[in-house]
Amino acid sequence: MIMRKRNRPPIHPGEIIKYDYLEPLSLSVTELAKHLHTSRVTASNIVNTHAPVTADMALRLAKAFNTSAELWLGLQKQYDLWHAEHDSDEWQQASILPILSHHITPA
Amino acid sequence: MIMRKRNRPPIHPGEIIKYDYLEPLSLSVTELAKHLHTSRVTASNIVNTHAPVTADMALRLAKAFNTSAELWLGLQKQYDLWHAEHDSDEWQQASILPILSHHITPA
DNA sequence: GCTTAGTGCAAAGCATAGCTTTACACTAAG
DNA sequence: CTTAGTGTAAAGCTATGCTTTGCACTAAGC
Repeated sequence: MIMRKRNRPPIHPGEIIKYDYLEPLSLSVTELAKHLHTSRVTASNIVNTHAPVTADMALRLAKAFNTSAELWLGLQKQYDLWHAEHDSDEWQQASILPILSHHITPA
Repeated sequence: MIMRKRNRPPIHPGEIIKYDYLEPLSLSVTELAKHLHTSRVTASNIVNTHAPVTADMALRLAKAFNTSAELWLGLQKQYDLWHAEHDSDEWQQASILPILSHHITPA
């Protein structure tokens, strides 16, 4: 499987919601919140990429937009991965080496 | 894309670690923990499916086992989704309906 | 037998995440 | 001006994810 390394942050699921669903459907954030049975603040935070799409929320989005929950959580996963790799303490990751066959600690 | 609904919980990434990596490599949980620069308890919890593979941990596993972080986080994602769908308050999800074209609240 | 390495698991502490309600200031439309 | 919608902040709450410590168990070595 070809895996090209991203040099830019993957899109946040909130952007998809905004541009691919809310705008075409001329659906407001407030209406979205009601539909998802969540608070307006939470809906707004997701749409504005300030809050993540959790597994639970992915299921709700899937029902609301008749899509798959995998889609939404997959987008979030890519987003999380990228930021975990870039925003965090990089020294930590750098110090992890591949485990080879000679992993046994030589006494 | 064919999407078959699972009737059983997806495998936890910890099981993959255990059977596909630790055992073949005869690598101990303690050694794994050291390699990942995490505590033995955390490593044990993951291997025994009691703790999730986070984005950060997925990156470490990827480095250690020379795999992709997407693999590990993807497994976790499937696991989370399934449990969010089954373990939780199902009434909540059931009440969410597809947003149709006539989403405008009729006054 | 005894010791040593490894194990799972529980407990406690701590920081962060994710959600809630409330509130405020802003825009756009009637 | 009023009304609906908005973004964002603040505070509170619960749940997560990680840590260290501790304990009881197993298996392997002598």
